[in-house]
Amino acid sequence: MHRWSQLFIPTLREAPADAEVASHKFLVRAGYIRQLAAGIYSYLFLGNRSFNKIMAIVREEMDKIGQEFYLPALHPRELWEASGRWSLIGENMFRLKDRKGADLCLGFTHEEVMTEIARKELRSYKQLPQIWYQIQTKFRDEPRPKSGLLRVRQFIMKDSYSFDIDAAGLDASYLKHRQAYKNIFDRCGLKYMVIEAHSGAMGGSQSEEFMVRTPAGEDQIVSCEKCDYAANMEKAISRLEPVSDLAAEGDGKPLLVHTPGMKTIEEVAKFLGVAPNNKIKTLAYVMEEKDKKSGKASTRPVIALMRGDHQLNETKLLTALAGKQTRLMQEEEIVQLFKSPAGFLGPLGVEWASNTNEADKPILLVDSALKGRTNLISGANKEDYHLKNVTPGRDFQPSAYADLRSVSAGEPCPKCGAPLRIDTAVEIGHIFKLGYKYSESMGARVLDKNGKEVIPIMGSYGIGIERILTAAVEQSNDENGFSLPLQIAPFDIVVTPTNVSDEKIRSAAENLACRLLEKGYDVLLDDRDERPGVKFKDADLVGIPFRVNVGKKVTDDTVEVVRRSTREIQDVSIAAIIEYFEQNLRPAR
RNA sequence: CGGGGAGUGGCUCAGCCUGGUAGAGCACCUGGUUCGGGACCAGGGGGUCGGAGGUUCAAAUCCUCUCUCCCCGACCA
Repeated sequence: MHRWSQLFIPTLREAPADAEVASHKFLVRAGYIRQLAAGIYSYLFLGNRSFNKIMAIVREEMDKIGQEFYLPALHPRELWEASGRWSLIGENMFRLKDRKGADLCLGFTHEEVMTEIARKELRSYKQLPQIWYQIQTKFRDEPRPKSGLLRVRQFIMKDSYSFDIDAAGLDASYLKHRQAYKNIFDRCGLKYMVIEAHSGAMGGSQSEEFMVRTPAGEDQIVSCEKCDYAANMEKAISRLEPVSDLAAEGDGKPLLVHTPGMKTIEEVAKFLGVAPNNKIKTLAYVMEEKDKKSGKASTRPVIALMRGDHQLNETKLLTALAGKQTRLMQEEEIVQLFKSPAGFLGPLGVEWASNTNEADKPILLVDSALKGRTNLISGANKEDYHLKNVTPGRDFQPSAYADLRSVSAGEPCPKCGAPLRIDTAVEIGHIFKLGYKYSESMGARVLDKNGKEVIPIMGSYGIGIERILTAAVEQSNDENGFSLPLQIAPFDIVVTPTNVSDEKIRSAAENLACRLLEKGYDVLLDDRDERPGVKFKDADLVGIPFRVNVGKKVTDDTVEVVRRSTREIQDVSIAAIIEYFEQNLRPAR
């Protein structure tokens, strides 16, 4: 029997001054966690119990599709050099040296270790498919840990990796995970969304994220108010409302107009009496490339054209450039390329690469929203001048058209046309088809049916354990604390005798708690010699879903059952209490 | 890394401007009265004022350096 009086549950009346988001404040106040350093937390009794319940659910569902491993947290440098990520990851990786001076790192993730095992051990297609998972600590030296457990430097992650002989196999492994994840998050009692995700510049064909809406989140997600369309900002698209082109002026060819001092889209549009969507926005970036052989760094201009009222999404730009990093162009570089100061830039008068692979010439990427438009206004590459009658494809040739635009709230859903909404959310899980990235670079090979050597195809799938608890708290808090879903709460029921010095009350509570315990419920008996108000406040704070108040009504053989989530109070006779929970609690577990 | 804020008892904070050797509330310990939504009375314990250096007869307070934490931004396989 867990007796509150003997336990360490350090609840606080006030939140620590440095806590900002609800889950951080309440998890500290409720005695679940304590901070040790920036982004590093100790999990105390209640927190640990909750995490154990979450991990038990994850294990049960993962065991249906895969096998659990336990892997090292310390990795040798060589392992990470094999995949190329020792230098790629940079400062986000915790690195250390052993006594001999050899370089090690703390496990940032486990693709490398898993692939190393696969490389050494997998020989034949007959051994495939494999799904291996682990629930372990990851270390990331985040530049800015924040929001309590939401962004930390040490955290528990369930990650799994699938190895298949071909793409069809990967599809199957991916779908197995998708289903397992739904089972897990459903059982954890979370309201979540599955959204299309940007799969990263490093290959990967399909990717979805499991997101929980909360203002505490760091990600922006786009979803449809009517249908099931949902995607993250880097991936989201929308239908465009039709816009009207301007009529051609003069002979219809690009026409120079004087626009003194008009630099912004708004200024020019207003000055010329046109809508911003008739304007071309010209954004200048620089792509920095390294020659693979010589190692020499070189730069190459990348110009992105957007509709005047649209925003460029830099991740989409990155995708359009096959993962090559860009930075904004400096003023001197702009003048060098365009012979004009910023504010009057446009696509005419510069010789562009005919496609994105053609070297040496600047790349001109044009957002798809400009495709088919005519008689637009662009900068003239001449101070204080713009051009009218600019028509893409006629007056200039893009290197490529691409989707570069960030979706805005209210735009029509690409599937059904209903308005899209944008919310902040927390990512609790991510599944994606990795492809051959690690198996190829690290040299994993198996023989297929024909005795031919093939590279196994991989998938990678993660769940943030702490984020499940955090998201649950974010979803269910009120002014008194939070209310955890039954499945992940540290206890099912707290039994609260209102006065332990009243022998009748004390023994009735004791008795009742024992009976519930025997039935297999997780029961916490609040046997502290405290006033009722203190106990009620604490019980509300720590989020246990059910509370049984044992008070004066014991003389009538009656107790009260209080549901934390709804505040609903019900009198139940002591004789019927087991029956009550068998009906109201058991089915939810 | 850029910008902003904060380090004073376990927690929340006052004191700092204008130097004189540390306070409040909560928490904790003892005794008593209480006992259905964070009780009351009496007594008590606990702080090298983040650290180092400097100025001064004297530094929580002024100056310099440094460490840590939080927030915004950048970043985020």
